[in-house]
Amino acid sequence: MQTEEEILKIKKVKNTAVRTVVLRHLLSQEKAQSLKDIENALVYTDRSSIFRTLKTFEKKKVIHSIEDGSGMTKYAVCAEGCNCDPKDLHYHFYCTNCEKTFCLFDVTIPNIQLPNNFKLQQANLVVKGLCDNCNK
Amino acid sequence: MQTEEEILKIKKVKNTAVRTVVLRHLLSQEKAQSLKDIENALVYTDRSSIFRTLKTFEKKKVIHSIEDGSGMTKYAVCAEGCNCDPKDLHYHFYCTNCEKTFCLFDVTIPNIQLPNNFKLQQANLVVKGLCDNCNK
DNA sequence: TAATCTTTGCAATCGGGTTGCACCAAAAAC
DNA sequence: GTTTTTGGTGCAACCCGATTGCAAAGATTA
Ligand SMILES: [Mn+2]
Ligand SMILES: [Mn+2]
Ligand SMILES: [Zn+2]
Ligand SMILES: [Zn+2]
Repeated sequence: MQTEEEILKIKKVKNTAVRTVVLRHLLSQEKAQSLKDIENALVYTDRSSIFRTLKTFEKKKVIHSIEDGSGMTKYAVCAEGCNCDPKDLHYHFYCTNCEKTFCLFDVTIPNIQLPNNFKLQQANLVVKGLCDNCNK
Repeated sequence: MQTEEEILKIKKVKNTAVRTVVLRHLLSQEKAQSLKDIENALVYTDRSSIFRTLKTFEKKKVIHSIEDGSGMTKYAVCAEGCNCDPKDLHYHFYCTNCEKTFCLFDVTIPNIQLPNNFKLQQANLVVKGLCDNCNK
């Protein structure tokens, strides 16, 4: 596992106090975090600073965003070597019981066959159901 | 192609003026429509009436909603016989150029393999890229 | 040091979505 | 056929997540 500093260095994002603490928080959570989640966790950091940090991180591919249908965009740290292009595609799982959203890095995505002459760029693939913890 | 009246009858939704015109509009469009889209098209119908109509339609499975990441929920008429359960799953395509979102009914969805003990209930699968019209 | 660029915090704003309420029309009860 | 009940509609207000303008603080460069 890389440290915050290493990740920021690799992704060419200048290290600042807010960025370090936001990234550290994201790394410490198993579920993808919304702006509100982060705001609640980092009570001394302003929402707009967190927001802009997330935008910066996303542009520099430190994190990726997930639209899970909850109405709040969620963010998760990219896997090592991720470039956020089709080869990095993975499902996201939203548990309808515990309401956690997380990346399913270990599930391979079948090749997506598109109609003739369509070009795949990215995808937002959210699978919903019960996670192992809640499916008992 | 079924008429609005037939669809509403089959799905057990009472036919009203607003419902007929909203459904007719949805049927007439090739791309999935946002609340705003419909509002702009039906200038004499109130937004909240359209909104409540969409909610009713969704509950009664006349339409399904799509989170394409644009920030606005889109709606499309369900295919005949659709029950909005896993067997009715299909990809949605969002063209990053013309910004149309639509159902890919003809592309079969590969079986989604989840980790042990996860249970699939639904999914929101949005594929992004260039549609055939824009990929030239 | 002085000038310049970037980051941060605060407050205000935007916009999609949602709701309370009064009115009205259709359906049900009488 | 008239009254009562139920449900749909329009209007205005509101909620809340996201976004932005601006000035202060901090970092970088000349
Ligand atoms: Mn992910
Ligand atoms: Mn669809
Ligand atoms: Zn769960
Ligand atoms: Zn297109």
